Amino acid sequence: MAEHRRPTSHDVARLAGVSRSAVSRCFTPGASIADDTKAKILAAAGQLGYRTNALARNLKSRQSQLVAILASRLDTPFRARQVKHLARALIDDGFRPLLLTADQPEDLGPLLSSMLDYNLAGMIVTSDTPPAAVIDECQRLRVPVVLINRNPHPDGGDRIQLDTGAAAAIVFDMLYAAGARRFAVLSPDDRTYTVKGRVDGFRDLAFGRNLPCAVLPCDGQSYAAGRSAMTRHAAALGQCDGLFAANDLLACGALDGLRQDLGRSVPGDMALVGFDDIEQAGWAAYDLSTVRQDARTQATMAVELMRNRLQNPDAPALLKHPPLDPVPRGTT
Amino acid sequence: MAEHRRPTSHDVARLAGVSRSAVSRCFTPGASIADDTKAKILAAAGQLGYRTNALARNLKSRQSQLVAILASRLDTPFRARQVKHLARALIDDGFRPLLLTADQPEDLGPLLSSMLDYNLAGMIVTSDTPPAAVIDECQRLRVPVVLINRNPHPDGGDRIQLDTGAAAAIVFDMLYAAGARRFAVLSPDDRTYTVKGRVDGFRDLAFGRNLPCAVLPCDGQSYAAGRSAMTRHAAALGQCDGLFAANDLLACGALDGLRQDLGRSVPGDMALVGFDDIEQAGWAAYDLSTVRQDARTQATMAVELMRNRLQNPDAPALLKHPPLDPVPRGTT
DNA sequence: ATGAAAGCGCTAACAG
DNA sequence: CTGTTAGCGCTTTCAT
Repeated sequence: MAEHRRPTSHDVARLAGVSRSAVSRCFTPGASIADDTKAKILAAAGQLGYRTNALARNLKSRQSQLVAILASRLDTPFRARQVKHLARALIDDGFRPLLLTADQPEDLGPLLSSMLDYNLAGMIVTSDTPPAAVIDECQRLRVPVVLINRNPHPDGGDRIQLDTGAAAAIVFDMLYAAGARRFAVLSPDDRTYTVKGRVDGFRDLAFGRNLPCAVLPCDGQSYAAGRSAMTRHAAALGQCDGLFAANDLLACGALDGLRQDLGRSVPGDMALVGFDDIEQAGWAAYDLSTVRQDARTQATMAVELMRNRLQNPDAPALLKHPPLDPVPRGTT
Repeated sequence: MAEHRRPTSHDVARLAGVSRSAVSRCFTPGASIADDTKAKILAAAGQLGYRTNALARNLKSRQSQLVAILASRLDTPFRARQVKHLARALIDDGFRPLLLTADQPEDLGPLLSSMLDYNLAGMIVTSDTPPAAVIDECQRLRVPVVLINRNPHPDGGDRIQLDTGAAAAIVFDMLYAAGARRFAVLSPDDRTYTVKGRVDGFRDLAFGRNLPCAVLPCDGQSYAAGRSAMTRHAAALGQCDGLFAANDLLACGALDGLRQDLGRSVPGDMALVGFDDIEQAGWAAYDLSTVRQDARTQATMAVELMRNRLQNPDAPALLKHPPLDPVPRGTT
């Protein structure tokens, strides 16, 4: 009863009266094996509770099905959604997602580099700060890397990235359609690649039409940052009738700041648009107009890029844009 | 230049002029090796870009550092926080978290069971529906399983679980202190173990004091469920002055339903307490009184239990309660 | 279709 | 302290 040792292919082979190779073939999808041998083996395996040992198998094939997901700020709604879809897409495609969360960049280097010991099949990065050195090392070891909404890396690497120009245009149109003509945009100091892209794109669009646009710095991309920025920039905001917050967390903060701290009415005094379409944007207390990033499509694309790269390591790096959809709600 | 093959300990050994065992020892923490040999090896390894192959290493030691985190509804704020802390605690303790998200139980069985092929060091379950069969299999393979806020499993298995009695008491006290005497509690139909515990505990506390407590069913544990339940139970709610929502998502929904759909004032007409202390509970539009589950301590405890079990597989199953803290805000 | 043999890259006795 | 030896559990030619 106390059967601690896991049964091996050897045990199964003996019980089924075949060779270990036969057992191996039985569990290898395309291998040629007679139906009744297979049945016999399966029976024996079932009886023993045999499971192939992925470690041993991977050792031979020099590659695991392990894919690292590198994500910071996992407790943030949009990031959580991204990771959820990424994990699912990977699993559906036969991979096994390893989760690396890293909020301080310095934790990351050694960790990630120790991950590489697992012969990763790939790595997907949604972190704010992908440490360049690690990505280099992945490239060197020919581990496919897919960057989601991150700076391009010198050595290439496939990327999924929202079209910042299109994003800015959608936001601008929503605000303009709501009647706004004097704009402001909340610009986090830790601007990640696409945040910067849409903030700058938005400002340029306004300037292009000779419309004023104040760029309001705020510290970080959190709810608290959005809220406190409202008080800090109260004067500037007094001149505006259309505000773009670089993401929904900031937007929710801004909305509360505007309404509760500044006593302004939204959308009465000022229209507001966020970005990402996190769940809370749809909650009645916010009912925030925003732009939806489709995390699911994003994830599917990322896995697809990774798989392609795995098959064709030397293909040129690809850049794909997932779809973006305006979600007009009560703040415009 | 085109050095595709990863260098092996053999390569390093040759370059450094030592044996493969020496190389192995060099990368094994407690092994005895001369300082200058070690230096030589490290130099050679650095030059070649050598990394130990975890797969091979684990094959020998019959165990990986891989720990599966089984989580459903990852895009839910509290779950995301749990997973974040779990991942971090595991990594800090030298493990590698594999993320299995499963929203439909049926996906899960085969997946998890294929995970076992990786010789998991352990498994941590926060899913709503831990499939019993898989847990059984883990037990059989002597893979430590830690259940977080889940039903006890017949075969044992260590558990981290909030003290539902204490939880109910904290909530009851908050509501009672706010002057409430006629209670209601929102009871999701998919009641998970601890949700059921606190809902029932709360009701019993009220009954124990001969105070009325209406148990209001709602479908699920989401914001939408909380909100729609308010309209549906408007009549019953008219009689109440204290509502307990089994979690913050429900509570936020209830708050919006109460204020915006029913036109009731909170806390004026009725006090409200949620559970978990998700980030949104602190947002100005909600400012929700709640009870904090400390995800970080929870995670630390889980990893600790797992590690103990690993060292001592036959110790009796443990049950630990993480701390709980009332967070009084604007709804009481 | 099947079995024998030869490793994948590493570690762990065991001598020296 | 170091090298030799013997595997971990599996897959994969190569004959048969």
